[in-house]
This record gives sequence, C-alpha cells and structure tokens, in this order.
Amino acid sequence: MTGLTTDPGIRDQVLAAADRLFYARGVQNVGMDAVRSEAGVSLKRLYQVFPSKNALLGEVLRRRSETWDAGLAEASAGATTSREHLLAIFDFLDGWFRSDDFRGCVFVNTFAELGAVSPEVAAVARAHKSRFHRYVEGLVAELGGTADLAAQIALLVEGAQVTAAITGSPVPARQACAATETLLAAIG
Amino acid sequence: MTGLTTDPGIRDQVLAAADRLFYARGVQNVGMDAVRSEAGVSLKRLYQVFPSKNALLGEVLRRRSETWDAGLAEASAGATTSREHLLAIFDFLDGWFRSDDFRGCVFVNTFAELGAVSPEVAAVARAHKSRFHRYVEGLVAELGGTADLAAQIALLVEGAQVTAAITGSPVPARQACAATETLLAAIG
DNA sequence: TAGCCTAGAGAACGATCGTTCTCCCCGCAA
DNA sequence: TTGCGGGGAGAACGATCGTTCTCTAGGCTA
Repeated sequence: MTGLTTDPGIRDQVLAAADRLFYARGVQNVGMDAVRSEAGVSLKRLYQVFPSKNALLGEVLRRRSETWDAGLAEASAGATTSREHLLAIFDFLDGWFRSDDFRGCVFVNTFAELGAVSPEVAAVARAHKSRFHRYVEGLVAELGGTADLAAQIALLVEGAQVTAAITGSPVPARQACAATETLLAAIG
Repeated sequence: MTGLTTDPGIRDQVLAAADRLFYARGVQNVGMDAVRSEAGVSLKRLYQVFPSKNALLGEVLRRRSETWDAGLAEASAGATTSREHLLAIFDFLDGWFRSDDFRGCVFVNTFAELGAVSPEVAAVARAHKSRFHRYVEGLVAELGGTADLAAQIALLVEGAQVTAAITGSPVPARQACAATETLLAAIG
C-alpha cells in the first residue's frame, strides 16, 4: 500500500544487531554494512528506518538505558526493603559481569569513544548516569543516608563496571557490594 | 652524518602532541596529519620515529603510565604514614579532575575505544590497572587491611575517574576520599 | 496478461585516513 | 663551484566507510 511500509520487526532487528555490534567492537569499529549483514536487512531498508548511523546510535543508547532499568527492576523483584533494593543492584551487576559478552558500560564506552566529538553522545551518557544516581539517592535517603553516601555508592557501582570490564572478572560486583554494606553500617 | 639522525627532541614533541590529541578527542578521531601539525614535524620524520599509528599509541600509553606514577608520587611527597600515602591518591585525583583538559582515564578510554579490536591496547590497560591495584594493596596491607579492602578502594578510585569525566565535576575525588576513610575506619 | 510499484543486492560516490612517494631545496665535501 | 645526500611539504595511493543510486526481479492490480 504505502511505500513507507516499515515492518516494526525490522526496526527491532536492526536495533538489536547494532546494539550487539556496537557494544562488542565499539561504534567506530562497526560499519553500516556489518549492521546490515547482522540484521539481515537490505541497506536501503536500514536507511529507511534510521536516516544515519548517528540516529541509529542514538536509538541504541536510548534502548540500553531502558534495558538497564529493566535489569535492575528484575534483580530487585524479590526485594522488599530499601536496603534490599540497594543491594540488589550488585546482584544485577554480578549476573551481568558473568555474561560472555560483557564489555563494560555502554555509556562509559561510547562516551570515551565519541563524547569529545559528539555533544549528543555526551548528553545521553550524562543523562543515564544522572538518572541512576537519583535512583540510588532515593533508596539511600529512605535508609537515612545523605546524598554524599549515595554518591559514594554510585562511585562503587561505576568502578565495579570499569574494573570488571578491564580485568574480565566478575568479582568487583561482590567487592562493591561489601563496600556498600560497610558504608551503610556506618550511617548511624 | 648518519641518515638516521633522530633528534630526541622530536620524539618528545611527537609524543606530547599525540598524547594531547588522542586524549582530547579519542584515538580514532585524530589523524596522523593532525599529530604532524600539532607536533610541527614533517610526516616523513613522524614515520621515521614511529613506524605506525599503533606504535605511536603504544608509546603514548607507556608514557601515560609513567606520568600517572609521577603524579601520584608528587601528591604523596609530604605523606609519611601509609594512611597519608593512601589518602594522597585523592589529592592527586582532585587536582587532576580540576584541570581543564581532564577527560577521564586514558587507559579506560582507550580500552573502551580499541580494547575489543586490539589485544595490545587491552593488555596495556590491564597492566596499568593491575600495577595501581598492587600499589594500593601494599599500602592497605601496611594498615592491616585485607586485599579485599584494597580492591574496594581501587573501585572508588576508578569510579571517581569515570564519574568526574562524565559529569565534568571534581567532587567525586572528595566523595571517594570520604568513602575510603569510612572503609579504613571499619578495619578494626 | 500487461504494467507498475516496491524491495533487494550490491555497485558507485565522495570523504577520510594511514602510509608512501615525489619533487624540490638546502648545506656540505671536494 | 659542483655534485650529493637528507629533509620538508604535500601530493598520491589504496583501503575503508557512510550514504546514495542503479538495476533487476517479483508480486499485485486491472
């Protein structure tokens, strides 16, 4: 009927393929042709759905931010207290660090790669981190902790991701968790 | 006399220029021509001193590792106890985070950009982090702390660098310092 | 069946980049 | 003064990449 037939499945396929490749190799090490192959879609279609690589990257990042939230929510499913919600973050990290394709935080990686030359990328990274920071702040406040304590815990989460990526080991999740427990114990 | 006249000043100029540009924009966003211009050296000379961009990057990273050590040593100059040496790390970070051109840890950035496609880059990043980790471990051991405590402090240092880079604020240095003091206080 | 719209495959294009090559000039030895 | 070897500037080359264009085949409408 209309020439703009855009099967929603195609959009998802492309996003999933781009996400996989960008994350695994770095954005600049992945050509649009590789995305096309991985997605099993023609180049024409690809550019019909996303007008440029930058637009595609933007959507990939937006989706990763949602995926992060979803993973966090899933790991917090059994949590009842604020403390449990807080510590569930580290369960989430632990599971993630153990996955075969783990290669650090997409936002940190993309910021490192393109943040200096792309204000949009820098803004998306900042927004994601800021949102997570507020999430932690809310939980810590419920436990009677200060904003500074929340910031400290966020640093541990950040450090765990970077360290797990570079060392290839999942233990930073447990270490960051233990440190958080120590910090929480010092609230009183 | 010999055709291999390689003024040692030129080598330093090139390294300094490459370091500045790679760090400011990301390795892949800097062409060899830009390095050449920044260094004020002919392309021929550049390739006489460093046979390839990869070789140049390798040397830049090696030098950054030394610069890190030197900065740490300088910030620790007045420290006498192990505790002071440990806390001096955060003075070092604070000064660094406040510098205009701060853009995170070179090793983390380069790992994010090239670690997946360049085993050498990944290895250099790992080696640097591992060396710093051992440094912290030594200091913490002198204070009667465990290796796990050292790892926790290292996570704070890592997290502070990433967070300062993305937010553009120097406060993570202070926050990581405060968290470290809390963790140290819990040793007993 | 005839005509047309669409989509796919991939060639083509223009830009960039790492690396090498050419050309020209300068300073030095005889 | 006359060659000559080395160095500088930048053109050139080959590869890659983002993006667009062309060509062809196929399916739907009348």
